[in-house]
Amino acid sequence: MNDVKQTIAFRLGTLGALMQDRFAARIEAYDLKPKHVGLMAALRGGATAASQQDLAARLGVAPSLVVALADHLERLGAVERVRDPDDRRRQTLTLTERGAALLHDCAAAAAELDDEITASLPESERLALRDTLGRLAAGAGLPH
Amino acid sequence: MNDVKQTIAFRLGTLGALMQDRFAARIEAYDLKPKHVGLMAALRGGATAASQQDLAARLGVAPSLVVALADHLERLGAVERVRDPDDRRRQTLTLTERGAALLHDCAAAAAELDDEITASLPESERLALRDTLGRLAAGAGLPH
DNA sequence: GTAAATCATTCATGTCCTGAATCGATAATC
DNA sequence: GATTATCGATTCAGGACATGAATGATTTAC
Repeated sequence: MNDVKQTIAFRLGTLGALMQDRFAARIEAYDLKPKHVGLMAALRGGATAASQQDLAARLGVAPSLVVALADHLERLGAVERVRDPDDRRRQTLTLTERGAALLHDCAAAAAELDDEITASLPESERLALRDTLGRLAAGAGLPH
Repeated sequence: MNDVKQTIAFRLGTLGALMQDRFAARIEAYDLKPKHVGLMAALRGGATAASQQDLAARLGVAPSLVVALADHLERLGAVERVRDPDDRRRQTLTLTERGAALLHDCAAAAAELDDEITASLPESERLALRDTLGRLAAGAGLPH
């Protein structure tokens, strides 16, 4: 390999940044950023009501950032904070109806983006890509 | 599609961020950031000596950022700034020997990262991924 | 030859994220 | 059982990164 631009790492990096930007533009109208969506998705994924600390670990961000994200989502009525009665230090976050609806819209936006970016790809290649990326995410310990 | 986390866009976003971070960690010893490498790669790619304005457009960043990146690379002796004699407003950036060597090392680091992240993938899938990502980058008008 | 446009540069600003300090709640130790 | 240490959430100040507007030098258009 004598060209950085041809490595998977480099391509993932640049394409990833591009996707983040484009996705951010699409969800801007909902007053959401990609990280907010990531948090909501993590909430739905984990059936067990999650503490903010857990969420921070799952998303790979500082706990203080989860506070800010949750504040915003709470203001939007997308999540609810409830003190865990068993351990009143913990705040358990749960997705509200409104949050689920928002998440659904964001998923639709992401799917549209998928169609747009992969328009020139044959369906088989598109599916293979999705699958491979999923496997990489799983291998890297990312939420999947 | 009812789960954001299963979209290509979302997976590219999170994996892309991860790759950026990991790549950044690997090239830190060279006193370089991913954007510096991107700039050097763009320099080698375009055979024609590029103005900073061109570079900014190619990389999709503000011209003022190219100034900062070039400043740093110049300090490292990786690039040279030469006033274009035909149009003395332009600074043409060229990669030095030292820059080429640095770029080579960064490419090696990226290749190692590729091996690491795709270790669990069969070779065929790995190649397919690289190819598909390349096609996506090309389609999105990114440097490739 | 004067005015408008262009390129590089500087600078102030905004955004995003982290790490340290704080506060309330729980666990551990004696 | 009281004191001490630890833990989770929160606030806050600060750092890193990127942008856009203002400036200065040069070129182009009229």
